[in-house]
Amino acid sequence: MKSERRNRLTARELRIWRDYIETAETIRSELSARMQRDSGLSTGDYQVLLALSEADRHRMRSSTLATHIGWQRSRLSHHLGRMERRELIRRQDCPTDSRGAEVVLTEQGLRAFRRSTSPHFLAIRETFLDALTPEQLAAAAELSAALREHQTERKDGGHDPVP
Amino acid sequence: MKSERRNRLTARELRIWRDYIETAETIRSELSARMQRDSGLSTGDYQVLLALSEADRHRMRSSTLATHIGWQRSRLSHHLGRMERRELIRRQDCPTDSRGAEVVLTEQGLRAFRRSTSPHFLAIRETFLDALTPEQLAAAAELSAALREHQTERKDGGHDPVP
DNA sequence: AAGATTTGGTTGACACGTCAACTATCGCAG
DNA sequence: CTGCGATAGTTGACGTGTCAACCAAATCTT
Repeated sequence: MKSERRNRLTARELRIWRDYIETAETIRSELSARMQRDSGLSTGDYQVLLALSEADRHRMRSSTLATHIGWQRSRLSHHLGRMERRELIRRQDCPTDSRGAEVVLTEQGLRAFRRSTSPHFLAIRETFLDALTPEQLAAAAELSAALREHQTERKDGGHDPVP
Repeated sequence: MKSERRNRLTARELRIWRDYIETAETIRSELSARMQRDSGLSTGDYQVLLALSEADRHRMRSSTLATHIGWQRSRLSHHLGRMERRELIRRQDCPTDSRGAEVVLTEQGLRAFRRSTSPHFLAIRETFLDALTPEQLAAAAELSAALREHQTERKDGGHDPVP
């Protein structure tokens, strides 16, 4: 492991990095504001509702749901609390495991989800897809792929080869 | 303005969109965790400290600072409150405008900032730059540029041509 | 079966963001 | 000078995220 002293960045590298991260952030917040305005849902709400709407009988075990959308259990629990207050979902005891909770989509939740999809897609189109040529779109795909691969490499090939 | 009914997305478009936004988000949170671990600073702290460290006499009017880093005044105010508790900055009355506040970098804040830069750059290198070939880096630059340009177009060419 | 460990889920504390309301000063039009 | 709108900054409420602590039921171990 070298000491890696020369970790300076060129001005160009720094600018590309900042543009990348700030642009993504801006788009994220723009989309979230539009979702809120158009349908009263946050992107978090949307992820949860999407998963439930596709689930068998519109219900899912809490931890399954968490894994499915890649959230930590505690985050999901907090979020479900807020969604439950708005009656978008309901929590009920799980019949097969008395520790567990089943998250169930309510009628109201389903309606809200359905109302939101079209504006949601439109927003993605307008804030992201419309901005890019087909070549740039392909480049975006490649870029994300490269970044994600690098992430998993760093996780896997990382330290601590597991006891 | 057409009714834009066919706002469906292809599976590929949707995948590219999600990969883009999720990848950026993952990198963002990875970087933020590393910053926290390495130097006890958040990226927000870093932005504030960076601006102050470059400012004349290490001080800046609050609203100037807000504009400089592109935050809303209220966000800055909350954040400064937290940073002041940790004694990274100080707030003092502005001599020329008694409404105003000057934000001053403390010794401790400056030290924290200096300690953080190297790990910060290293993290950017490792999580972002190292993942990309020179061509991909250029593509990233182009991509962000296209997205930002589209954003400003939508803002400017937007509704409400100002009374 | 008793005891230890893992798993499922909630909770509380806190950082961070946005929005809207509020106070106080500034600066200008009359 | 008065009065009024713009500006500076703070505050409170609330949504969102993370972390660590916690309880209880399930599962493994001997």
